[in-house]
Amino acid sequence: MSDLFGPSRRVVPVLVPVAIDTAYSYKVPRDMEVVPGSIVVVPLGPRKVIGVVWDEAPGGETVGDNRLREIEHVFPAPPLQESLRRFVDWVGGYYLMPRGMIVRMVVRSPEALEPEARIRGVRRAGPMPERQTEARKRVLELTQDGAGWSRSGLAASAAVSSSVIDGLIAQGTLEEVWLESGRAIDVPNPDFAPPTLNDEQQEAAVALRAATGERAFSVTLLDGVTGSGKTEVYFEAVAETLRQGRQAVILLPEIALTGEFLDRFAERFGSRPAEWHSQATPKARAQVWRGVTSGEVRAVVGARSALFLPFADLGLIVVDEEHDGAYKQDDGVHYHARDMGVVRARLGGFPVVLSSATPSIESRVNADQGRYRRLILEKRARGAELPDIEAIDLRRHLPARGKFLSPPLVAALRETLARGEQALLFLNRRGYAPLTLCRTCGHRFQCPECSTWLVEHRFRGILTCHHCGHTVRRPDHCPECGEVDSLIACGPGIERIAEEVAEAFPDAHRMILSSDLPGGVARMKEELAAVARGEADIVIGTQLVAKGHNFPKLTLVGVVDADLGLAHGDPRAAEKTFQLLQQVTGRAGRAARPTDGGTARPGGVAKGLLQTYAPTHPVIKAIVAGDREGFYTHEIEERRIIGLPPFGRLAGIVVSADEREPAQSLAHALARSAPAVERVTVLGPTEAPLAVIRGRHRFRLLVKTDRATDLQAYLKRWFAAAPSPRGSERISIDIDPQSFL
DNA sequence: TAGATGCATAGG
DNA sequence: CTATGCATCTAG
Repeated sequence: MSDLFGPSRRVVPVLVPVAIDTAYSYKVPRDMEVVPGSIVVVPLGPRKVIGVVWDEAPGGETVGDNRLREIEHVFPAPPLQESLRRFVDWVGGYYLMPRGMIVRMVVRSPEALEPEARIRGVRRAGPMPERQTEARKRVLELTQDGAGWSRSGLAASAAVSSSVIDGLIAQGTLEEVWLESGRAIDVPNPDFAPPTLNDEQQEAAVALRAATGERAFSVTLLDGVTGSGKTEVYFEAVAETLRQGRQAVILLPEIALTGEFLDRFAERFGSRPAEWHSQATPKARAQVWRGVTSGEVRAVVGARSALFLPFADLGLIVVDEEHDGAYKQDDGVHYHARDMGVVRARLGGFPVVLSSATPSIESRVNADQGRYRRLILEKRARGAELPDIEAIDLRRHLPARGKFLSPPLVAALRETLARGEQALLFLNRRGYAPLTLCRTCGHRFQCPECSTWLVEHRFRGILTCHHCGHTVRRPDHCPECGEVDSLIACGPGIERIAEEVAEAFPDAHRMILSSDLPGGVARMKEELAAVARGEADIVIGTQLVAKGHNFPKLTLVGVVDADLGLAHGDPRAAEKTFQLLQQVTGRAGRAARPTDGGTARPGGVAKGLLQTYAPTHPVIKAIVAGDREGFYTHEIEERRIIGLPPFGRLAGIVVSADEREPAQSLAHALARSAPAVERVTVLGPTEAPLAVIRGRHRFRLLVKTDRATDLQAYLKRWFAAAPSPRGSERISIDIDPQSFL
């Protein structure tokens, strides 16, 4: 019992995948070998769970020897590495989450833990059969070279029934063998198709290759305008990592829609990367998981959860579109994948690349303060010009009564259509109208659960709450005063814009793109591809059109309401709006060159038009002037002065939806006394349905500080001194990476 | 977190 | 008396 982890150790700590922070003690059976990181099956209460042997002596109170139970099984998978175990500890501590929940994210693919099931197959073994038939001949021909075949594969290829194969086995002509299933794993080739880079890209690529060559922790912010060719540049870091024989992971905010990205990877490296996201089948996941642990899978492209894969030899993390809010996980374990990517790289001692055309303020500040290296790409790589952007002052160019497109925007649409080019109208609001009211009695349709208006979806004939999903049929009379035909729609959603476009341009081919498109992801992919092929004249879309898709024929982007999102109390409202407007206007002319099938006007540039009531707002001004630096300088200074993230201090409180007493007073108490509360969100009824309906209250607290440890200590004390209302203690902290660099 | 337990209420 | 719904407890 002397050596802590030697084979003689008979009791080991095991982290179990439930909401428990301390490792539990388990006895190791006499004939079993475990080391820290071993993935095991242990009994836990009435059930059996997958756990991981941990390092430290079990924390908390120890338990009597008589209560110790035995490890039941050790999986043959490689043990989790030290750096991954420290990562689990770190994430748990940082987000105040039990480590069991973090380890759960690592061992979430139980199929992958046993060696891959092998397939029963056959191979040519012995003499020719006594009787030849046509069917047997075909089988013999195919198996001539002695290679193994699966039974079903051979039967199908030879167009025979499986009884023919059975017959040949009985004869001794074929023998049964076990085949390794699964396709061979593609190995990406770093030198498959080296890109041609412009000077700027070349310089950045050299810097990234150097950073990768150091084989040490570093963070590089790759900050390049839309279309500047950031992907090709960071692919060079990936190539360098592959040359080192190490693994690379590229995180993308929304993997489901990014088939295009996989193609680009394949063009550069000669094979598609492994994919990791929630939509993958269990079998595919198992295959990737195994390949990642064995080291055979060399490159993974994945959603945020890919960060928790047990890589055998991870050498690089790339976080593409690092500013994207989708990197935040907001249920279960709360974490920010960009920040945790930086942490994992630091613990593993390798570089991380954060890439964006509109970096988060946090990352920009980290770069400015010298914690991150910053590489800048200012030119569009393919010669296409950045779009020319103008604001349309809605106070001077009023849309017609009941309409939402101003005369200058309509005129620009007309010109674009006349040239046979494509236009995009962007409005970040789904449905037909955000508010419906009765013109007789003033009744407004409100969600009974949340405090929000119900959004009309006219195509579907419903009113629905975008917050909780509560839905009612659209009535033809007012539920309050009973008046018929008295309901009026207020404000625009994309359906209403589409209707307006249909009236103004009846012959144009319109297409609506929004995330609630019936038909799901598959349909969406198809529609996006159709737009890319130029099959629509006018695209009317929400948020999702802003993200990374190439629309070669697009030369006009009209933003219907550029002020949307600037008004509400989110401390990041200006930043988010800037990013969104920059990304969406950047779609125009992105690939407007003949070789891409682009149709940029000879001598002309693509155009972006922003309808706004606030043309002098700093965000709008920066977008119009193409003054990225101006925006960052202004926003960083603003935040520094009033103490918004990433500069810590109190940044505001939002109590949303459910304003019941206990949670609300708790929120206010925290707001008064916590040193760095960004906002407190009291979850609405659907987010915590039972809790609220039954009078239990849950809340989530999002705090921001540059001193994580102080805050955690504070919160722990706070909760100890003032116990929260029953059932309400889910806490998530959202702090900047600067606190741990 | 999830399963087991225990209590309260509804229905026959 | 059983069935059901929900809150509470606990795991090595």
